[in-house]
Amino acid sequence: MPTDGDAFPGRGHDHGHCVRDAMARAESLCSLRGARLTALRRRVLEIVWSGHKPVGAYDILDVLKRERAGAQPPTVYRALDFLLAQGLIHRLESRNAYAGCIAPDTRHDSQFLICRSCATVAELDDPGIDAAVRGAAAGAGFSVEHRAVEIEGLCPDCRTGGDHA
Amino acid sequence: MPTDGDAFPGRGHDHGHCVRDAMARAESLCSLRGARLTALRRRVLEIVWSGHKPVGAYDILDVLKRERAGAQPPTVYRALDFLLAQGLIHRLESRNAYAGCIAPDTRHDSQFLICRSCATVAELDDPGIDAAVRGAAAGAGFSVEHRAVEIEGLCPDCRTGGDHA
DNA sequence: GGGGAATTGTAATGTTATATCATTTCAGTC
DNA sequence: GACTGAAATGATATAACATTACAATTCCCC
Ligand SMILES: [Zn+2]
Ligand SMILES: [Zn+2]
Ligand SMILES: [Zn+2]
Ligand SMILES: [Zn+2]
Repeated sequence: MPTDGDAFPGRGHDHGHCVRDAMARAESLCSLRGARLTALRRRVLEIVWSGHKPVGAYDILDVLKRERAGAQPPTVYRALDFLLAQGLIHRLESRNAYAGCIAPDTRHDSQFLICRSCATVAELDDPGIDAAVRGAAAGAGFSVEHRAVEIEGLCPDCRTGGDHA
Repeated sequence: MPTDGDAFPGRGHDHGHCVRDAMARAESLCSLRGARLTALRRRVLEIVWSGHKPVGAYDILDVLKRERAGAQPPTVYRALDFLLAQGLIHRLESRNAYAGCIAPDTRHDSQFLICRSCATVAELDDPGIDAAVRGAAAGAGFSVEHRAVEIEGLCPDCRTGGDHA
């Protein structure tokens, strides 16, 4: 009965659909909030969503530089700051990298499963983890503001297929 | 009935005792394992244990430079790698910094409560969090190798005392 | 189309971490 | 007590990640 197994995207899924969906949600959310999803910010979001692997700021910069003369680190970090503030992406602390949020409508700190072999990331919103964390913090007299839960290991594909680096 | 509240060190505790205890355990463990806790590594461990706040690699380097001419980044990072490998310290991913382990005898991934105001860190080993994480990962078909759980918020002291920056 | 805020451009710098090769130290051996 | 190979450290350079500061531009609202 367990084995939901839909947390990871799956090797041959229609990723174009992931991207279109993410972009459409972003447009709609920003429009609703009166936030300006400019061409630059939209493009950075697309780059983050180019796959289900964390993307580093300088990876984004490399892509941007091919498209806009004079892109610099602040160009990227400002766009990332906006996307983080709007909850459209998450920062993966253990990787110094960023990944698209799969449920940007409501603000949350998710949990992340990150594959050591292929880097694919699954975003979870597990109420059990959340409750356990809140309980432990309360027991210590600690008031929680932000949670970073990042689990490294092997994704379903890489467990079975061997370590296809 | 809850409120264990002993996770955080407490403002006026005997920190000399913390340090002496940590160093004695480190000596004993390394001796047992045939690992060489050299003068440099011992000193770096002491610096990490100078308080209950995360210490950055370059903070350590600053201290070392006053004591040894020619200390350089690799000097610090090699010592940190050794201490991490021996389980004597933990790396806090969300801070790019390091903290002494309170239970180095057995290898583990702890959970960390980090105060936004005073930076004090409490290390937890909460079986509930652990079980929740393992359960969620299993449900996704993911095999866990390393867990990073870092919770930011306000420690008991800073909640009551107001934000004494 | 003018004023003011938000966004982007541009240059420099700060912070964290690793690669590479030379040298020293140390335990075990002869 | 010198010899030797492995571990540890010294030393230089560079990579990777992120921020500060100020100028120029764009955009919204009037
Ligand atoms: Zn996809
Ligand atoms: Zn994988
Ligand atoms: Zn203490
Ligand atoms: Zn505090």
